[in-house]
Amino acid sequence: MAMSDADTKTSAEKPADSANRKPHLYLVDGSAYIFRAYHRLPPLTDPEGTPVGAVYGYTTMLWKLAQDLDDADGPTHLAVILDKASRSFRHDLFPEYKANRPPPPEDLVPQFPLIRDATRAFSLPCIEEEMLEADDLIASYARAATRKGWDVTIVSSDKDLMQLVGKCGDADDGVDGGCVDMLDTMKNARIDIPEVQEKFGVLPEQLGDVLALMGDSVDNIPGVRGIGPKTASKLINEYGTLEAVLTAAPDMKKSKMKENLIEHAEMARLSRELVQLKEDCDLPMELEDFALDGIPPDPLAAFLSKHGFTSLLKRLGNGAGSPARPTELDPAKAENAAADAVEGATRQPLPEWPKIDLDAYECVQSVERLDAWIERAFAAHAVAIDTETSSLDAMRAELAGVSLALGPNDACYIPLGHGSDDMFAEKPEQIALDVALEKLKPLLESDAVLKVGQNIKYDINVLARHGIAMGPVEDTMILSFDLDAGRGGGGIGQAHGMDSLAETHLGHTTLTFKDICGTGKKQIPFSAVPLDKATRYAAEDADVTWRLWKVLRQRVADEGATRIYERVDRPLIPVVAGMEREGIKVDREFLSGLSSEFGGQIDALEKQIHEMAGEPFTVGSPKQLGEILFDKMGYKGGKKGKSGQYSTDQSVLEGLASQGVDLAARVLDWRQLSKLRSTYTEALQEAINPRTGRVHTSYSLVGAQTGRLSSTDPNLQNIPIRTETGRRIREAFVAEEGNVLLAADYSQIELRLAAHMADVPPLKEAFANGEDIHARTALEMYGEVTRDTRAQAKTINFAILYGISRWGLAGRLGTDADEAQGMIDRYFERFPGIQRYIVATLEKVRECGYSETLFGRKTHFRNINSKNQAERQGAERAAINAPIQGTSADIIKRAMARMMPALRDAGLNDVRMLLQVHDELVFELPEGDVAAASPIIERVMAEAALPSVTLDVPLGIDIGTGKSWGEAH
DNA sequence: TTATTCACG
DNA sequence: GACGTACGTGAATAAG
Repeated sequence: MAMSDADTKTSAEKPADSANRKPHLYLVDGSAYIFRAYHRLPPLTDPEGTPVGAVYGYTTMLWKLAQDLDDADGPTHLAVILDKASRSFRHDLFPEYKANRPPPPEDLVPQFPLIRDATRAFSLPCIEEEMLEADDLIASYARAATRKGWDVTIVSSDKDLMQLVGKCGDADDGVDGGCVDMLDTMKNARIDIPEVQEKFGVLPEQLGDVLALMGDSVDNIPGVRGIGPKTASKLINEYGTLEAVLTAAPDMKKSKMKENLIEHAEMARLSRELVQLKEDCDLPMELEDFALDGIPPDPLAAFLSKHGFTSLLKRLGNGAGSPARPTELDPAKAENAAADAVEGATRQPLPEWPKIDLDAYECVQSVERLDAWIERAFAAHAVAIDTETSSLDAMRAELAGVSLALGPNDACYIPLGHGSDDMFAEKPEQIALDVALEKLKPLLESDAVLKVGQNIKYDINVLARHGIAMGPVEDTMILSFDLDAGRGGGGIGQAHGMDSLAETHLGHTTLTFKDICGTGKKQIPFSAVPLDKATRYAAEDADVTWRLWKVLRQRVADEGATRIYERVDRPLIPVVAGMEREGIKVDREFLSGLSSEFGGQIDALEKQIHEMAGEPFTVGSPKQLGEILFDKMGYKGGKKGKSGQYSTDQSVLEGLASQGVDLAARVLDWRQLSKLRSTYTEALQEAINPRTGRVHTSYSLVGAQTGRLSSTDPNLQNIPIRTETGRRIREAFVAEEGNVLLAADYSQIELRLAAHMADVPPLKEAFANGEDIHARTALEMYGEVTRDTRAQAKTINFAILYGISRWGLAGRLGTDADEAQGMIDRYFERFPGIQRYIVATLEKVRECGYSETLFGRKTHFRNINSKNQAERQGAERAAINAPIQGTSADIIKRAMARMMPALRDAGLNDVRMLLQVHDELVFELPEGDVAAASPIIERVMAEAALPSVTLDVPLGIDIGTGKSWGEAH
């Protein structure tokens, strides 16, 4: 029996061939799964408020397995194996076994019993035994099954279980032995012998020895000190077995490793016993009892319904007739809908929605039908909208059509620019662009109707170019970001994209743009897509957006994200949209002049470099450069990274240059100039919009996990300033005739916030008195301020903001780790608040999984409890930094949202805000307005935290003006 | 596509 | 001497 989207067959309809298949047992490692699901999925709660995120993940996994039933490789038998929460025989071997494992997170605990409920709901057997761990039961069942000639798949990614991969039954009784493999459902990857070899460098049967040598900090398996996976696998490969390694140890050449091997030999043997899987457990249930004989839908439906897993429930297809269209809204009810829409979604569990039906959408091709949709949208007081265009650049895109959604499957597409590309013999029937927009304008501008979009800033800007000032708006992408920043996991940048949101929150796979328009050379513009296809794609997007809005809006209310969403991020949407539309003037001739100048110097340098190297090569190739410097010319200091390539980055080349290697110095110059030319002087010219003559960046409001904005196409947040040559590029950013640019930046805002948040009285005092903060730090730490101590103090101050490590600091200061540690100790001694802040922040993040800014913005850290030390420490440093960087981002965002109204109130209507560079705002304004505008800009920025947060330190603002951005600094 | 390098706060 | 060495970004380039 298989479950599909369409229906659920009963066991009577079971396909005949599956009965005759070679038995294939799936053993699901349930306990391990839910820990992973917990960290990967949003913290959903069911209608009763019980956390069910991990249970949901578990349920979808079982669902997928059940769907594979008819596959040649799918299960014929299946059992879930769980850890019984108690001691195992390993504790008798080693009392400390698993001793330092942290308790499970609070909101995971109530989910454990639900895992059993879920398993029962699927009518699947669930095995757990006192004194045995799930791994041992799995090993024992795997052996029993393979001996009978069954194939076995272990559903897990636990490395201990990888010992079993490839094991085959001994083919006794004339039966062909079955084999074992593993399935990682999260990565959707099969793990067989090659995968184990790739991960550990040894065969599965040798894995136990490797694991014993390397130990495991999470399970508290001691292993041998100083030996990790790399060394362990090397040793096992060299000597074959653990015993052989230990025997050979006394004859190895003198090293720390030899000593450790000798000293910890017994620990290694103990570890070997601990990682050994017990394959001869008594089996509480017979293998035959695991036979899958169809999954009765009723208990499953009851379970899904109880926990509000509505999308799965729909897919179960319980046959209830669902109307493709809702009936017209009752006008009396519509009266209240505005309030509901503004309040955001329902307070009750979400209504049961029909599954997405691409055939339910309407293609609107007449004015009458458009009028009908507009009327209903007014009545609904909320509409999801999506514009389809010819480009990702809102400032250049041509409108192809608009889609609207008013409810589940209640969506339409209004084609407006199709067929203009010669793809059709004749243009399809569609409403004229200007007529349609004229009709839509009152709706899109109505204060009484919320416009909901996925990245709606884009649609705002496209429509703004057609004279429509869309508002008020909501954005599902930003809702998702404010709830789940940092939880995106694998996919970078796409974490809050519609496709992945639809997948996670609606269990729905959307049509992708690629599906519709193709990719690469074969890609066609959206306006060339036939209307039936275009309608399905475009209206689906609006439908999905509408549903996501309901789901996410509810969560925002439940999870305390309202403050950051309503007070910081949502108000910013139209503001940033406006900044993007303004753009900034760039002097093309100036840039082109710089380009030629740089080009000449680059050519000259290249000649010199080739001469010094004695051969021509590609200077821009780190690979070739490394080979020239370290292989051919034999300079010392070549370090190869994991790719086996020499590093030739700035620090390496500077090291060589300081030893008098001219070649390195020339390459550094070459790199600087060619970077400046390709990234800035060349690319910026191309970025000038031919229509406006200005450069329009695109800001992402979900680009940085800490809540900062990011800037792309082009990135205007990394225009050079640190070097004199680079700084010249800023001269190209200019004001229009009669205007000037005004740059206002927060001075030392992150240090000020650190002083406030960590409560450091001497630093707060220094800021209050307007002192030089690094000098004050030097005074506190060394008792005197010299150029040297101030420079060191400055380095340490920044190190603190980034989450300090003695090695990192040592590298920056050019000392060794011990000395750096001494300085850190002294810093903490002088500023104990900083240490308390770090400890408290980490404690909170370890427990909750996220950090928070002063304004309640959450950033999640999935790796904070990782057993990989490097990963974990990276997460710790990021977690220390995020509240500070994030609070700074919140503050400038608040300033931005208030800026234009404040200027307007003062009668300054010609001041335009153009750019944001994290702690700086750039304005363009008539020269005559500078005196009046400066104090307002300064006040809005300085008071941006108020009234929500009152800081113990003042926020200092520096303001400069000039004809160019360079001059304004 | 991935790795490397380097521009910014 | 296991990982890798300060946080957060985006873009260009070489090379697989």
